[in-house]
Amino acid sequence: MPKILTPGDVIHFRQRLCDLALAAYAEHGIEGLSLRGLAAAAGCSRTTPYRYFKNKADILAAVRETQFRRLADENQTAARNHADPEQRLRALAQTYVSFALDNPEAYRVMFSVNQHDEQRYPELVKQIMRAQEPMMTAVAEAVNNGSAEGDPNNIAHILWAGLHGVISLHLSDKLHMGRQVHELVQVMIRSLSKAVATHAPPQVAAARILEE
Amino acid sequence: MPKILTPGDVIHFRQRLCDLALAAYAEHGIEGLSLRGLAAAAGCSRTTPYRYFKNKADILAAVRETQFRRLADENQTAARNHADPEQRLRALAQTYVSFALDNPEAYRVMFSVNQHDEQRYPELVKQIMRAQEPMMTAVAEAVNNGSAEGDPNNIAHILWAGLHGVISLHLSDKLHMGRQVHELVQVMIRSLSKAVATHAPPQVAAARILEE
DNA sequence: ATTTTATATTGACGGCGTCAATTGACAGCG
DNA sequence: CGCTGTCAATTGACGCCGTCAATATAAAAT
Repeated sequence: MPKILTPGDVIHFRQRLCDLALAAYAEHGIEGLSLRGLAAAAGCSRTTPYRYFKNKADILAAVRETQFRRLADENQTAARNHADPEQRLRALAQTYVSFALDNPEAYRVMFSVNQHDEQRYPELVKQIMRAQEPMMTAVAEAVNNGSAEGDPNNIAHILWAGLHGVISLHLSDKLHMGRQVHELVQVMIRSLSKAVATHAPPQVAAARILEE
Repeated sequence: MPKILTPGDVIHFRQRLCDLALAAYAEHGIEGLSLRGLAAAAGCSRTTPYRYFKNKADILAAVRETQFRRLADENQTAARNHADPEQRLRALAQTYVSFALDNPEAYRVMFSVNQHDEQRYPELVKQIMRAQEPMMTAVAEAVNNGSAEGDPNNIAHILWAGLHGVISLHLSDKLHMGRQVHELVQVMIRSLSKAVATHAPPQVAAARILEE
């Protein structure tokens, strides 16, 4: 065993433990996620993780951070492919839904309602904000160019909440629709788009842009 | 100590334990909810609850059942006060939001994303359906009388998901808006109402009714 | 009064999170 | 090369936890 831990080693071990934690959570649920089992899966002793994390809550926070970073990356990539704010919003919505449905356990961990102040984990907060940012600016641009109207912050939150609501109900098994969730998601997207879109026909919207 | 437990005794003890469980959950979170602590709070021995519940998961299910029953009752009461489907829908939405924001811990327990098949608790499933029912029929009536259009099931789920999304994000501390949640909820309600409402002006809607 | 039976309690087991004390191995120095 | 200081990793221990088996207790039935 080496003596000095390079920063790379630390990051690597932390990441490895986060991955194992998510896998264990996916397999046995939150109750079946134990530090001891995690250590066993990592092939180290029970207390070794304590050199890399303060405690169990810290590990969970790191897992959430990891997954929010992944979501943020995917959102960023999706946003880059669409210059038009409206198209970008649709792409972002699609990305979000796919992320959630393709990684349900990750999504569960990210939004599990545990009242632990997550403000106490600044890096986690940063990644959460980073994940939101593409949607926020897309909405702001859509409002600016007249294709949507209302308070950008409210609109962005409404869109997010709409998607999250469907996904969350689905993941907590309240909807009883199998793959049909996708259909419901599309209905939600269409509904909120319609509600948020400018009332005036497109030409008028274009004219509004020229006015400024 | 009596020998024969009347059904009333059983129900009473079960209810008492559910209340204590919810209180403990509210105070110390899900991690701080222990069967032993619960028994201590109830003033009985550690294993006495096992005569009334199969195990810890059973108790949590009973707590959820209790709270869903409460919500169902409130929804039913609210629905009775409004004959007009649209007004009734608004009242139901308001009731739902108030229930969630006034009893955040209850709401958390009810929708915590734990993949334990809750299908295994038929009475819980029944109360969940009972809580949904007023909204479902109100939507169905609104569609029938022409003030809304679309698949009633989809519409009801969309409305529910919209409210749940805002509340859920708020309760998982992702929104960072204090009392302003209410404003966001109103925006959500207005948005979904607009999206779901019939496009044609009211007279036309009335005419449509007459056509049938 | 004695037996039966439903209820409550205690004992015990393995697993958990976590801290303190201990071991082990490498780095730098002579 | 061998010593020594230092950091990483392990083991030991403590008090919790959920749960089952065995036991005690007290009311009901006889």
